[in-house]
Amino acid sequence: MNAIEFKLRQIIQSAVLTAYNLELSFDDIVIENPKIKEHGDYSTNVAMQLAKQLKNNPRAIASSIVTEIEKTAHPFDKLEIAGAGFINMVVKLEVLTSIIPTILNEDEKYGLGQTKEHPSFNIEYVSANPTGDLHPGHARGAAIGDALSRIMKCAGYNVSREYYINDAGNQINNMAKSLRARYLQVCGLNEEVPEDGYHGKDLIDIAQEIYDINKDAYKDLAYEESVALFKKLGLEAEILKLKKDLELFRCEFDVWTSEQSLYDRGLVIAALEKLKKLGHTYDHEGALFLKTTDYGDDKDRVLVKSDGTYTYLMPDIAYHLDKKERGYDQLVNLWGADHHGYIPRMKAALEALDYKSEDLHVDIIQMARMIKDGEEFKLSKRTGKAVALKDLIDEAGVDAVRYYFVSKAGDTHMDLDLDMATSSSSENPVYYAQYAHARMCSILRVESPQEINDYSLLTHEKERDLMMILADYPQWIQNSASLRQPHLMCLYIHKCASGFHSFYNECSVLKADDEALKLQRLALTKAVQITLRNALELIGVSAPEKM
RNA sequence: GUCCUCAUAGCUCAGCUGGAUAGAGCAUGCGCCUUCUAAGCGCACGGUCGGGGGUUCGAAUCCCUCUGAGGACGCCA
Repeated sequence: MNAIEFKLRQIIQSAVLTAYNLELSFDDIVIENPKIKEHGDYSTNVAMQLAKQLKNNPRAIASSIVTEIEKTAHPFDKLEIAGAGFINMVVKLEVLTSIIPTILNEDEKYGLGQTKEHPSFNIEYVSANPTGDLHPGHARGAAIGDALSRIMKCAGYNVSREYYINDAGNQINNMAKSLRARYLQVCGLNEEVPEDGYHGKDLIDIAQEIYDINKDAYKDLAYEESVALFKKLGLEAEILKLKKDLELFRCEFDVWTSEQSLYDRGLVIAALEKLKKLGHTYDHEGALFLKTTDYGDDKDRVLVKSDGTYTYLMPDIAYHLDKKERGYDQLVNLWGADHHGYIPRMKAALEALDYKSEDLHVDIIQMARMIKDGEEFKLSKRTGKAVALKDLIDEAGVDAVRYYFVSKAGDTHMDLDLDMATSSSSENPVYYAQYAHARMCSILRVESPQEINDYSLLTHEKERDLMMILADYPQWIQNSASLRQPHLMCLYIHKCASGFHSFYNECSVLKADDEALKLQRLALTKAVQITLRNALELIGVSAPEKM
């Protein structure tokens, strides 16, 4: 809660205590910003909540609470009982203006929450297979995951960002075979990409690069040797490309974990042995099953196939075990919707390994359906028709793409009109916020704010609105982080920008009626600029000083 | 068939722990630049919150059910 709401809760808490000898916890006191101006700056519904418990009607309770508050030295200009029993509050101006010096002092630190070392969070996101370009579906997860990480860090959480590289398994062999075919094609040989291989253009490019460097040196290798080589070359190229694309998209990771390294370090065998030892596995028709049904899954899952190889699940279990053993308390995974059926078995596996399934949070990122020319545009790395994230960035820019994806909750189905997203930029909502920031900067370029301690002239309705929004910023960060809903930050950004545009239109800063008012508005403008800039930073969108 | 996620304005989406008259953007219509950036502001138009029950002072929000959309149900990854 913000500083003002904190104070209001204290006041209400003590009033209820005096009036009814009842101790309310802070969490039970709801303070809201009414949508309607006449309902004051803040309102609370405590009286209605207490009605049942006190066996009295809400308005009577509200009246007693107001009477108690009025006996004290309170910060209100007006207290009013309305509707079914709301208490509406209009706070004194100095309560609102106190936020300005706070922001100017804290500057880039405004909004930072108290550091919470525990629990520690591991946020795993994107984790796209290194078999082709990132497509817009990944971009949605990338934008949301990165913004969530930034927001949680800012809110004070201990966060580590992680990418799981699936560099072992069949899909990689398919990639290797496909790349090999492409290379041989470049060498002028008549070689077909396997039916179930990857047909994307990106492999042609990589094959060409390999050819440019090595010419046809790898042309006559024996099949096995050749596939192994192209597996290595392909992985190097694909992972490098992934890292570059993600960097371009301003997504950072603290840890990259390779699936292959789990095997190399013996972690897969270790995880398997642990499951066996704890008695959660059994043999059936030559395969080894994990009894996930013991923990709520609808059927048991194969860990080791009858041919002796592992299923995808096995290294993934080892990976999650590894994350827990590296000391993270809470594991957050951002998975595509096509993996949601996978959640029960992963949670079951954690339980089987004596960890709590509640410590694994899988947030599903729904598919982003691409629309082009009014028709759905299917994305497939294999058909080669996919729009790459890089194409999207080239067309629309990182800021616009990130804002677009972060501004919508991850769990809703979403349509992205490629024509719209890549068309004339002024239609894009991100510019609304950036433009507000640029406007502030252009004022602040003309005249710098001075240190003042009197803000008593900021009485305009738009000024009050703006200060309320500014005071609310830390709370939005906390909500956004604890609910793991980064799109709330976009709502805040829009609110903040809108508040400023509106103020800008009605209140002249540099040409204010008198010098004192000008200085106060300059300070307010600086405070908004700081807040908006900080907020944009949290979703990885730039705050330009000129546009 | 079983399970998961969703369904809010013409379109794309918000709606924070249940609150007062459900909000933005785009689209449409009308105003506002001799004044700090008009990528803006103001006003208007537009919704049985998919249908039906229930819970309660009060439901878009919670529960049940039906319908519809997408997804998952492999000894693929």
